[in-house]
Amino acid sequence: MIKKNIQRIIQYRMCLLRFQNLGFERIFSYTLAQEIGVSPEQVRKDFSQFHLRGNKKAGYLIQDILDQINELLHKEDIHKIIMAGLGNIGKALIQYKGFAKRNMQLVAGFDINPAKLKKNCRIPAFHPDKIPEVVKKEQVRIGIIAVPEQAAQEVCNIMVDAGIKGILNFAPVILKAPSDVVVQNISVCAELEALIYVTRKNEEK
Amino acid sequence: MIKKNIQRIIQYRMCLLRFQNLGFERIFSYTLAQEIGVSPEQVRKDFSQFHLRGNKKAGYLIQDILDQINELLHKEDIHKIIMAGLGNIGKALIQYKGFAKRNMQLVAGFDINPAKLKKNCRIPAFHPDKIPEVVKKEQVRIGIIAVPEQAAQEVCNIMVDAGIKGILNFAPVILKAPSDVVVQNISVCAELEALIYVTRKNEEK
DNA sequence: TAGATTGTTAATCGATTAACAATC
DNA sequence: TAGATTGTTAATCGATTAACAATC
Repeated sequence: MIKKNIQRIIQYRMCLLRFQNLGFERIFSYTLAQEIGVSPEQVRKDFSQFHLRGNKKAGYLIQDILDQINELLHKEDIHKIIMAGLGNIGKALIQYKGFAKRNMQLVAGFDINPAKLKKNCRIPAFHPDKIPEVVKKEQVRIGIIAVPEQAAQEVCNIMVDAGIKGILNFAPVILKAPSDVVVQNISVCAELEALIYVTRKNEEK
Repeated sequence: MIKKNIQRIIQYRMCLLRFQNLGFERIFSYTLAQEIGVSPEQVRKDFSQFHLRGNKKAGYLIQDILDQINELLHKEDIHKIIMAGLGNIGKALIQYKGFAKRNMQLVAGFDINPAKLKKNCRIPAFHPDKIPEVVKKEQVRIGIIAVPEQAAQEVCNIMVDAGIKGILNFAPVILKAPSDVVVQNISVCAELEALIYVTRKNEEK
């Protein structure tokens, strides 16, 4: 399970970048907290845990905190990612421009029908058999699984054997992977079902 | 914040359906736990909190538990959903077949350029101005935001004013909404950044 | 019956919040 | 200086885990 404090650090970063673009040089825990929707104590606690220091009275120097968060998140490197499944979600992610900005790079797509990916897409597409080859050659650590439910575990196994250490899984299955491989799930359906539940519950009050 | 126990209930449901399809009639907390990756005590505690009862020695009757979870999640109704933003993610979700199976229905898409949605898609597309009209007419409670960052808060405001009570937000911004509106965020980039962080950290060990 | 499993109560753990001293 | 803000320690809260009685 990924700790909540690092997830918030990632949010703080996003928010600090926005404030910096607006011309701010410094920020208070109070302001940042409000923007993210947490308490100022939470911000200070999180910063403290990652040794991000500010100035009493003068708050936090945005550039300074950003530099340190970037180091924490290894933003100095470009992180290569592979993508299994070139259906709706797969293609949408490949077209997404935001990865490059954040120093992440989709290096290849895989599908049992690699022709799904048209030539105009900037990344090459292969059959899943080629995953080990590409992972080794490109030194990839992170993989995205966006294949149909039935194929997800098999693709996961291939990725794990190839040396992938982190998997973002869009398939609606809980994947089995060794403990040194981190699996994170995204399920749009599950999120919607949870939303439906809580909104209905709120109405009852 | 959506409680973790209800998120697990949604996972249990998915898993129970799979076991049922495989021909099982009963299941033990131990089996279900293993499948989801939690402890059997967790399963029993969750079930207990939602008054899902089993049989000592004989475990849980799958059909019975499913019926009750379905009632909890209001699966007897069809839940209408609108979708703002017809870019990569928006279009991918519209093409996704899984919603209908789960009694969820995308009723309309919105974009400042509604022509983005080709005719062959089964749902109508409008300008965001029309959100209030559609929400009222169709009695929609849930909205998805998949517009660019800069437009997200504005679309959120329109949805909230129109009466939307739950929002699934794909834009990389924390939306401001009144406390009776539940906002759930999905950020592929943030998830990948978190994965990169933890996998790097694991390596250091 | 003996063994296995549930369901609940108590204990533990971790994360959030409160309090407050330090200090700019 | 006085006031505001950080950073840390202590207190609280909630969620998970352990223990175990009930019972099929």
